[in-house]
Parts: sequence; structure tokens; C-alpha cells
Amino acid sequence: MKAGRSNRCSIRVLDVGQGPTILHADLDAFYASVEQLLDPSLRGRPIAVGGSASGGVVLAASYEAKRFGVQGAMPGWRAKRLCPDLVFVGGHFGEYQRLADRVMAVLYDMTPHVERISIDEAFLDVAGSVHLFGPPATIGATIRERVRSEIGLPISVGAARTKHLAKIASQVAKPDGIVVVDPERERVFLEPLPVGLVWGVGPVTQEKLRQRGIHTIGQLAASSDTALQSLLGSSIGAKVFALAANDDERKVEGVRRAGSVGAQSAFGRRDPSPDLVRQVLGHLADRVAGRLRAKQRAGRTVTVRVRFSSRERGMRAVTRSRTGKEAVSTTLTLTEIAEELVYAALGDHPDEATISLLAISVSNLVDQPVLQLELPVLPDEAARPGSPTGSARWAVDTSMDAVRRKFGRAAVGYASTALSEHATVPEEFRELAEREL
DNA sequence: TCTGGGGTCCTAGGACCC
DNA sequence: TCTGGGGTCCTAGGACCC
Repeated sequence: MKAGRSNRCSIRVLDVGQGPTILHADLDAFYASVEQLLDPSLRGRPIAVGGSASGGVVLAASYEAKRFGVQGAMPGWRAKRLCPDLVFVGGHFGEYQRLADRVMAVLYDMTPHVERISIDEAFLDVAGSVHLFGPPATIGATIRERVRSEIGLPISVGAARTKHLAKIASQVAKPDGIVVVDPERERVFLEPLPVGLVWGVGPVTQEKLRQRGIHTIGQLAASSDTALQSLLGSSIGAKVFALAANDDERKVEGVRRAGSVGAQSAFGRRDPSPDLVRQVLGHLADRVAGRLRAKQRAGRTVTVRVRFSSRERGMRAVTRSRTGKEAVSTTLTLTEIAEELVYAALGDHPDEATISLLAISVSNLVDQPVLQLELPVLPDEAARPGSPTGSARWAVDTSMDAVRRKFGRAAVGYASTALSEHATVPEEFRELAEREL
């Protein structure tokens, strides 16, 4: 650290640009911890939120369950096999949002420079706060103490010179700890850590690296193998070298707007009948277009995803997309485009008999004030017999939106019988995951 | 026993333009 | 004889994150 060494001035100048002033705060096993907070009889026990011993997937596991190898996204039956005493609990999704927001309020008490990156974690830049609350280590300790005493949840904190390092530090600190990385000891800190802690290195890349005898971040940074660089991709490769070269991104940003909006639905292995496709896509398009209109947004690119699922071949997903000249935010138009794309995908895979998931995503988003939507009736829409024109579609959507604002989402719209039969997660869970448009 | 839902980013090839 | 180079947009697939 370059502390001031001025002979003329006795005040020690802290060069904050070089200090560990970026914090990453991350709630531990968040959903599971909330359940244990709400129901004391669950404390100290292995629990899974979501799923069941017979079906569904685990959304989150407590640390007691993680010790048995239970993880999020794992089928319930497999989790139960790993951990016979596992307790399955339904989620209190509204509570998750409420409590996480309270935690974020604690973070904002430390600095206005908070970048929330998901419901339960955020970066903070506390460079401007040290004169008020003490050094980063003290601020981290304060955050942990307050979140524990005021809200009742365990939270881990990493502090370092950059975002990426701070994130790695918080993972090392888990569960319920704090790790501060001294800028002069970054290499010593990183070298023995497993490569999986690098942001962007997941199971597939880890396995490829393992096959080359690379297990630690130190081994990865020391490798000059060019084949390895292309394997990692430029972004992750740059990240690793940035770690080594002390040149990582460190800017903490505010809220970022989403670049795409989507919805998906899994429904078990089904025959892709026109009825099923129409109903599921209608429901998904309704969700997506509704969110777009609520934020006065629209998108030029429509992407669908079809997941084929057969006993012999397992699961495999394909995507089809189309970018148009006009941005879309009308439910019926989105449904029709999605339908054409899904049939194109189905037609390209005549050997696949059953599907298990459909998804719609809209990207290339633009702002689209409501007034603009009233304007042109596209020639092809006007010419299609029996189909509402562009402005009629807009009228249907806006009246539906208005009724929903007044009476709630379920008041009017697509009857989702085809979905509710196989409903896997509650509506509240979907909403938790939605990003700000 | 049979695998959620919301996103981001990267790559590679082809079309197209200047 | 044997065909540039750079940039942008689009599509499809895939890895990854929470």
C-alpha cells in the first residue's frame, strides 16, 4: 500500500485505490436460512427448499444438507438418496424478497455505492466510507453483526482491491465468515485456491482443466499453453491474467437494466400437440409481453427454446430466433412468432417424439412509449383474415393490463390449465427471479 | 426415482457493406 | 491466373451464474 510518506505532512494518506475497499456481501444458503429462521425446529437440520423425495428439483439446501452433497437444481429423489434425513420444505418466497431487501438496506447504510447482483448478494465500494465507519474489515464486520442481530441471518463478506477478488474472498469466507485480502498478499491468497472459484469456470471447464492436470488458480495463471487460452475463451482467460497482473475491473455500478426478458415452462415429457404448443406459448407470451408493456419496452428479437426429451437420447435443447424490423410487445403477435419458430424447430428434428420444455425470450430491447404502439397497422396484419389488426391487438392488451393492475394477475387472461397440471414452481418464485427492465 | 426459472456472456460462421 | 480487410449484424449453440 502506498501510504503517504510526505515529510511535510504527518497525516497518513490512505490511497484508497490500492486498498481492499471493494466488498462482496453474500447471504449464506439464503432460502434455507430463511426457512430455519422462520421455523426454529428446522435449525441445525438438513433441509431442502423445493422439490420432494419423489419429484421436482431442490431450489436451495441448508449447510447441514450441503455436507451430504445436496445442491440446488438437484432432483429431489437424488437429494433424498444422498441425505436420508433430508427435510423438504415449501418456500416462503414473499419472505425472501422482504428479508433480502432489509439486508440491502443495511448495506446502503454503509455506502450509496451498492451494486446488487442478485436477490442475496451485492458489491459495495466503501472507499468513501472509511473515514466514517473505519477500515473495510471493520465495515465488513459491522455488516455481518447487524444482519445477524437485526434480521437473524448469516452473511459472509469478502473484501479486496477488485470485485472479482472480493467475490472469491466471500466464497472462501463461507459459511458465516469474513475474509479480507491484503493487496500485498493477493497472489499468496489465490494460488492454492481451486480453479472453480474463478467466476465463469464451471463444471465443464473444470473437468477440461483437470484433464490437463490443472487444479489451482496458481497453476492456471502460470500456464502459458495457448490451447488452454482458447479453451477458456478470451473473457475468462483475461480474467485469470487480470488476477495475476493486478488489472481487474473494480468499478461498482448501480442497478443495471436487463437486456432480455423471457419465460419458460417445463411440463414433463409430452407429445408436442398443437394444443399443448399453443397453450404453453400463449401463457409464456402473455407473461413476457405483459412485463415488457408494464415497463414500456419492446424487443426486436424473439427467441424460442425447445427441449426434446426421450428415454434413449436424454435431453437436448435447440433454439430458433428471428430479428424483425419492428419491436414487439403485443401478446398475440409474440405468440404467433413464437409458434412459427417452435414449429420450425420441431420440423428440423422429426426424429424427436416428445418435448419437455418451451421457452420464449425477447431481446434487442428498445424503449417504446405507449402512444407509439397505437400507430401503424402493419400491412400483413391487416390483411390476415379473422385476426385482430395491430391496433386492435394493442387495445386488447391494454385493457387486459388495466384489469390486472386493478384486480391482480389472475383476474383475466390465459387459462393455464395445461400448465397448472404440471406446475413445478409457484408464481412467486418466478417473480423473485425477475430482473428490473 | 428422471432433472426449475430467470438471466448473461462467448464463440463461430455467414451475410453484407464499404 | 485465383480472389483484401475491417466492421456490423444475425443465428445457433453452449457454458455459466443465482
